[in-house]
Amino acid sequence: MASEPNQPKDRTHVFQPPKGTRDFYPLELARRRWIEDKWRKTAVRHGFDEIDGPTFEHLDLYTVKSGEGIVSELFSFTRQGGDKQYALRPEFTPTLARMAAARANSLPKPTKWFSICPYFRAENPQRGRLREFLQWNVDVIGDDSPQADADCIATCAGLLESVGLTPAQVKLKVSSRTAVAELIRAAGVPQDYTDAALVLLDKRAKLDRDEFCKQAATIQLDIAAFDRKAGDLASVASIESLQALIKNIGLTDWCGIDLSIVRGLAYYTGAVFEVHETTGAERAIAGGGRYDNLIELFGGPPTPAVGFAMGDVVLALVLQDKGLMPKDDEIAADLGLRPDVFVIPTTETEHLMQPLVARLRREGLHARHTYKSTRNVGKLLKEAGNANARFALILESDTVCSLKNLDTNEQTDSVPMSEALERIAPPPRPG
RNA sequence: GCGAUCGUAGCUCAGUUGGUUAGAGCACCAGGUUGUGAUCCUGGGGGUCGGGGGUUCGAGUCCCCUCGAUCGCCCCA
Repeated sequence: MASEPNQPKDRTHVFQPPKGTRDFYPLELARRRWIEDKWRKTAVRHGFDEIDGPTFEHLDLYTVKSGEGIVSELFSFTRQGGDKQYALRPEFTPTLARMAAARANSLPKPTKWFSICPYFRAENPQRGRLREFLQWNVDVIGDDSPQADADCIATCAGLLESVGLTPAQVKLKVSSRTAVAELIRAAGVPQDYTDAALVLLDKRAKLDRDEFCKQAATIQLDIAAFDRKAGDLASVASIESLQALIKNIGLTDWCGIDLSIVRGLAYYTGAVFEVHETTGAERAIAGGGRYDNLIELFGGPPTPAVGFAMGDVVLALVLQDKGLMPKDDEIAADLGLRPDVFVIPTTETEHLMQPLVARLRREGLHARHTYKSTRNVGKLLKEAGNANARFALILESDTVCSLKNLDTNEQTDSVPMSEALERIAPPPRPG
């Protein structure tokens, strides 16, 4: 198709990344990989298998659950000349429910799945919210026991611990929709208004007192009675069993019962939880709960399920707030990206550099060399240090070199090449 | 979708009531010091001043529009 050459080009639009998206240069990508690595290892350690699905789905998949109103929050599109409507996925749960429904008869019980993938939402970016972001989804399918709830909670807490957070810094607030619904009924709300009451309670912290009371009155919610009951947790049966489970798996430091957590979404049916920074400085780090009706809604047999999601944006902000994001060279070491050896030639041996590097790489070492023209050893050692290499190999002849351990400053002068290679290998295998 | 603040080199920023060829530090590249990560010295490459339009003899600077960022509202799977 011919382009229009004469129109003024909106070059800003073309050459800047789209609103709410990120470019990942090597350092940024390393930090992202570090988070993904923590997510993946934590999930695997807790017995979950990794899955993924399409990055875009039929638009209907999202409107079935959330209604047409969701469309304005989606990036949706049709093919040129086609009429099927698609949308970039804004969340994983519909895909998960679809996948689980498709194989419902052959899946083991419970089925424990996790995923790490990008999501897209057409919202205005602000702190902790972008239009493209990563999310870690962890779900237990086909198990309606509180044990499955606890499995999710333990995995979530395990992640918090593995990135260096402490119970003083973050809190995993556990609640139960069924318990809160009981309290709502006990506080005078008619059955028909239960959902409205849950929505109102979800907004409670954001509303001022008068406005909240006013709205509570319209659904006959007796706030004083509700708070009195909520204060007496032991009276609520489903809370009691949750508390027992948390204690049983040793997570009392991390978790607390907090009945103000009800989650905004209508599809949660039982336990719900959120992770918050204790100072309240950032938005929720993670959230989830039990959704026993959803898989049936997507064409599967009635199947209980529970899960949660954690996004990369807020997690990274919290880690930065707390000074817990490791230094870039520590991340590189963690991910196994450190060069094993950096080869430094002299004027006499520069023709030997390329063959040696090729040989080192054939032997499985991560080998780098200088591209500079200077043969000043001091400058090249600095370059080796900047590359974060474990060893610098100063090439003296085709059979002799000096090997300097860049971490300890120990140097072996003029040793046979074979001895140097033995000292370099084997590379450490990270975690 | 709405509002506020902001946008000059890769990064942090300076740039006078509008006035010559837009600067500094760090980073990067190269050279110097007899081959050991420092410090230092010298030189260099880098900028459509986010983009477009307007006012003016003259715009990084003033005006309008637009794109983006940050923070908030709505929403938050």
